Amino acid sequence: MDDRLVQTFRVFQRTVTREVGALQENFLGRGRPYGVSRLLWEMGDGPVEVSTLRERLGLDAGYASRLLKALEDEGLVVVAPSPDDARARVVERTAVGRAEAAELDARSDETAAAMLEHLTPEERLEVERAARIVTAALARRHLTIEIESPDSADAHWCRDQYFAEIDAIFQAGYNPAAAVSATDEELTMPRGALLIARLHGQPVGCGAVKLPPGQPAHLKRMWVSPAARGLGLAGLMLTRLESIARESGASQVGLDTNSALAAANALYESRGYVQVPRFNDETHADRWYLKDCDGS
Amino acid sequence: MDDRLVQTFRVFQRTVTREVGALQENFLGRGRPYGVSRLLWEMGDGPVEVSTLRERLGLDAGYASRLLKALEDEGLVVVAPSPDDARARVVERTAVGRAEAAELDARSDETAAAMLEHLTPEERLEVERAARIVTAALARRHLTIEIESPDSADAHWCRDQYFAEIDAIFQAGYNPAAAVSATDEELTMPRGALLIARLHGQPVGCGAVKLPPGQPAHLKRMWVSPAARGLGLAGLMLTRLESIARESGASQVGLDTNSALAAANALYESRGYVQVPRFNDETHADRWYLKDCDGS
DNA sequence: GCAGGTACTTGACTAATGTCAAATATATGG
DNA sequence: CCATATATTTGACATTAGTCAAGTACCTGC
Repeated sequence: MDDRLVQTFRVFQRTVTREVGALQENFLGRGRPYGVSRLLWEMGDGPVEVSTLRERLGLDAGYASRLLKALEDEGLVVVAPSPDDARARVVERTAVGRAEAAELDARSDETAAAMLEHLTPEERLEVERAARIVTAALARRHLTIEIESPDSADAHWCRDQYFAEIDAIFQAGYNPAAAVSATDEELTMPRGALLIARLHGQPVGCGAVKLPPGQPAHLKRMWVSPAARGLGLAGLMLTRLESIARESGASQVGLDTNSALAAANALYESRGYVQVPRFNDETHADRWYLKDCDGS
Repeated sequence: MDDRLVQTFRVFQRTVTREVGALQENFLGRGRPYGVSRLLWEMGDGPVEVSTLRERLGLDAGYASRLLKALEDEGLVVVAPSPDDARARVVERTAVGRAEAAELDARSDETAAAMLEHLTPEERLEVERAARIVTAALARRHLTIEIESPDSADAHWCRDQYFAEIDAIFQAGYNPAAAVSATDEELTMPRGALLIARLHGQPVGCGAVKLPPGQPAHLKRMWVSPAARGLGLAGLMLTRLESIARESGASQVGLDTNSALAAANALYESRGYVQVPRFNDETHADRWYLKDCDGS
């Protein structure tokens, strides 16, 4: 590999470990040992199996058990037997734990902002763009996107997350039964395909395409978990879905969406999708896009 | 500060600490405790006063003493009384220590390369550029550039480093006595100025300008320590020197340089300096540049 | 040469981090 | 129901990281 790139990365690594590392130790040190804070911070809201968490953070079983006990003793999390498997346990932040995690987040943001406050607004924009590129490049190695059966457990999980999220976003809620269909058969080759994206092996996103013969391919269920946003994942899935559509012989790709989903719509437009009049009766949509497979 | 920027930095921080942190622990973990490896790695070649090192890494005196003893017992460094001050001690890597440090560097580069090897060459270029921008932005906070008396200790140190470096680069060596003059008086206002750049308080670069009335300002002694390369420091000093020249009433800025100093010359050209015929009798130069103060 | 300060080492600790194996309770496949 | 595997907890450790104060040798300014 290029010498200059390696040199750049040496300097990058030294600088970044010093800065970001110091920042991290700074905001995670709040009267608690670092390991305990980190666990609370990285746990996320919502229940997680202890084994999952342990694996994600690379902790020894005994050590993790004690760290969790420390958090439990402080009233920051509750640990309960898993409903699926009585051997396993699930952790979840309590209200106090969520508040404490929010405080950690706020401190993190504050110190991160301090790192950048001496920059001019133009420089900040440039740095933001650059940080995105670096982040995406570093994460890419742990990111996989694969065609998967729509009835796999992870596919179900992503679909449920997706439905829950748009149900919360749309004022009128989201009713899958009222939506344009996307059955398991319709999302299985040759009638369509479903992609599942994983980061460090954990499902973090999905995207699907229906391939009705002689008609434009139709994108469905584009979703990226909050845990994986900012990594350019949606763009990667979109590229992949478009190439599936092209290979299946489709000459156009279309989709319906809602103006409330601003980030997604911005992506579509940046990729050459053009807004067209309503072309289906999807009740949750108020925008329709179309793109020619050979590039708009 | 902008929400989106903060969000981008959250993701950046999480990803980068995970990746770079894991990398660091990976390559520094070689049968030795992390702290010991880190000390060996961060020490650099060449003798350092223990107190300097301790301050740079933020170590307690007792702790540092023990870490150094561990390295000494392994035969990786030698600790000797300082020639200047018999209370103080200076450390230096032994040949074995240098070899071990080189091994650590190699492993670091190797793992850094692995982080990027799945990228296309174009993506790598983009990431390299982005990494530079981020690095420079993060380091900027700890970077100061100030006008300083040319007879300060740090000014002498920088000058000596600079002379030693170009003496090593030029085939014929560098002889300050044979060079176009830049005496302490010529580099003191109003006849001229000397900038000293510091990173975390340590001097890491210098740059000077002579301001002969009615003639083009003349840049001298542009030097950046290897420890601070890649942070855009030379560019910052150049901007500062040009504005000093402009304020002093100069309408042009000129400089002499040598084609062996490729990186410096690339900077000058990117900043609008144009190559002109020889305009002084500097024996070490083979290139001359000139730029109008209102922008070439 | 002496007082007060500095650079470092050493001893004595403490807390945090991490590892291993035994023990407990539950799951899974026959 | 049994044998075997899995998820977690607990006890018993070992190592690392870090702090503090006392002690030693030396420097600096008066």
